[in-house]
Amino acid sequence: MTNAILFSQTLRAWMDIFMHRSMRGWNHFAKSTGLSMPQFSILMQLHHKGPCGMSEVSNRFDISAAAASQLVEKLVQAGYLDRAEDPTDRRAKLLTLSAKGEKLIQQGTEERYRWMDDLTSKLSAEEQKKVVEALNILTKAAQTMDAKK
Amino acid sequence: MTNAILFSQTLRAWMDIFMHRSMRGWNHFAKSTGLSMPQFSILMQLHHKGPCGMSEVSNRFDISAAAASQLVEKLVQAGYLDRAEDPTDRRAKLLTLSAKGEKLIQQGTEERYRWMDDLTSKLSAEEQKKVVEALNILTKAAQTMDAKK
DNA sequence: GAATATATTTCAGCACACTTAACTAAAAAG
DNA sequence: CTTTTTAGTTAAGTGTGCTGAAATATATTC
Repeated sequence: MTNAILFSQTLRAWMDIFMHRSMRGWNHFAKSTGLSMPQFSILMQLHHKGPCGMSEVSNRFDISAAAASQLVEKLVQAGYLDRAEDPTDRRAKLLTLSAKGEKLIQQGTEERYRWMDDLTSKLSAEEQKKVVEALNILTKAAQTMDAKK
Repeated sequence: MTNAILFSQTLRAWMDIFMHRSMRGWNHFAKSTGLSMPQFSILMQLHHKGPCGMSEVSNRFDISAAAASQLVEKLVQAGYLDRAEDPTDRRAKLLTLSAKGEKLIQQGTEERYRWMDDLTSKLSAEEQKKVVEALNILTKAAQTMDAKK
């Protein structure tokens, strides 16, 4: 019982810190690129889940098809996104990150990663090893969880 | 060398998944409460760093004092924030989360936590132990890092 | 093949975040 | 005590995200 509570507290403490950090980081980064957060989020989402159609964008962000279309239009104009016709359904579009878009996200990740890197560089070798192991466990669990849906 | 690369990959993989998840989660939650993301972020920030003045809000979010004032005004109107006069400087205001605001953030954290809880509940006891240990290491490191600034 | 459904775009209009500029009031500096 | 700096508010105007409605083009259904 005490273990479960400890576990829960640990999780919360870490999530609190980490989320706050990373959200502020992304916000700042998006602003520095001249993109709005909604625009940036679409790039992030495409990076994370791979190419998709318009309707999927509007679904995932809970916005109307019109809104999705307009946001994507701007990203295409800016050269971050490629919008091609879906060969299997000529009504639908296929959205993919362009090289420029991919680069942007990677750069953002890089900066965010640096904070974690700073953080972990101060740990002992043994601590680092433990952290790696734990994060691997979590990552795998998250992936299998996502895969099931 | 291989170790460092492995470490870096592990960190990235986890951050990628975790950030995507939590950002989408907060976005969705904020929307469900009727608050905009900028408004919500201010509440988050107050929760995370404690009470502060107007100028600090505008600094932390890189927005003008006017913008901060307007956002805070809405949050005060909605009852999420208390805005009192700073007793030591009558020009300044002291912003604190109200009970309602605190509750909101906690509720959001709760929902976000549930995902991690689902994730970790599938781990073995031994894995859970490792995860707790590692997250404790990271949390402490982050706290001492923040404290130094 | 005609009727209906689906994927997307375009347009008009509203809401909101944000900025600059002008203003009030209190503190600090001289 | 006057001047200047600092903290915050208010107002007018801009840009953007968003929605609903109308339009287009392709796919499905009967």
